[in-house]
Amino acid sequence: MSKRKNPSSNDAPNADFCEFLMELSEYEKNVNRNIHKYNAYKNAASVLASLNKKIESGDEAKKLKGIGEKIAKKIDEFLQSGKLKKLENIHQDIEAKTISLFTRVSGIGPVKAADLFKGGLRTLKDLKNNRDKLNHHQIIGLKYFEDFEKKIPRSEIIAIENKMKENIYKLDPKFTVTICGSFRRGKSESGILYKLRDDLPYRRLDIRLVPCEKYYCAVLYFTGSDVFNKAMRTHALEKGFTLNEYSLRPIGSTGLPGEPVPLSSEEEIFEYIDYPYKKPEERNK
DNA sequence: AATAGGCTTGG
DNA sequence: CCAAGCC
Repeated sequence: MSKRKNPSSNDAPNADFCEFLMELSEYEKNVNRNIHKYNAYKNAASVLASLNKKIESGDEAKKLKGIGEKIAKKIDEFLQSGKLKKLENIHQDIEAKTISLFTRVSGIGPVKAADLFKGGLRTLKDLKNNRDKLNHHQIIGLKYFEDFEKKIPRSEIIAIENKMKENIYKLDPKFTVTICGSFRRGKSESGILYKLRDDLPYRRLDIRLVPCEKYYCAVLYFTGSDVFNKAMRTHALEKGFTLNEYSLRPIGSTGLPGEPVPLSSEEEIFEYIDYPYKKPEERNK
C-alpha cells in the first residue's frame, strides 16, 4: 500500500522548533540588535527545516551543525513544556513587542523602531499620527502595512505576468518579461503599486527595466534567495570577481573591479566563478 | 569569528 | 564625501 502524503507533519517534522527559532532570531535582530545571534538562530532553524526526521531530544539536535548547548536546551524545554520561558517573557515585554511591530513596517529597521519607541510611540496608530517622524519609504510601508504582508498566490502572479507580457510585447516584441523572486524559485511571493480590482489587496511589485547586457545578472539577483546571493557573491570574491545585480567584474591587481564580463546566459555566471549551477528551485537557501 | 552590495538619508 | 540604516 502506498503511503499518503502528509505535508504538515511528514514534510516538515520540525516545524515547531523552526518556528520558535525564527522568532528568537527576529528578536535578536530587531530588539536585541545582535546580528550574530540572529544568524545563529536562523541557521539552526534552516538546518532543522531541511531535516525530514523529527528530532526527539536536544542531545540529538546537538549533533547537527549549527546547534549547540543553548539551542539543544531550548529544544528540550519545548519538548517537555510545549513552550519557552524566554519567549514568554519577550511576549510580555512592551518594548520588545513595540519594536517587533514597528520593524514590520517596510523601511523601519531596528534603530528607527527603537527611536520611535523612545519617543513614546506604541502602536501603528501612533505612527500614523506622527508621519513627520517617518521618511517617504516608511510612510508608504505604513500605509500598506497589512497588504504588504500578504503573500501573492501563484495564480495571481501568473495573471500579472500574462497581462504584463501582453502589454509590453505590444510596445516592442524584443522585450523579455521575467518574473523573479520566490515565484521563479517555485514558490509564490512579491515586491510600485497596482490595484487590479477594488476588492483585492494592494500588491507591491518591483518592476525593473534593464538593458540586455545586464539582464542575466539582474535575473540572478532578483531570483535570490538573499542567502543564496550572499553565498554566491562570497564565492565570486574568492574567485577574484565581484558580482552585483548589474554585472560580473574581475577584480584586478589594483583591487579595483575591471570591465564587466559579457554574458549570454545565467549559467555562464556560475561557470565564470566556478560555482556549481543551481536551478532557480534549488536556490531557496 | 561569522555572509555581498546598493540606495537613501543625514551630516 | 562618508557613515548609518535599511533592503
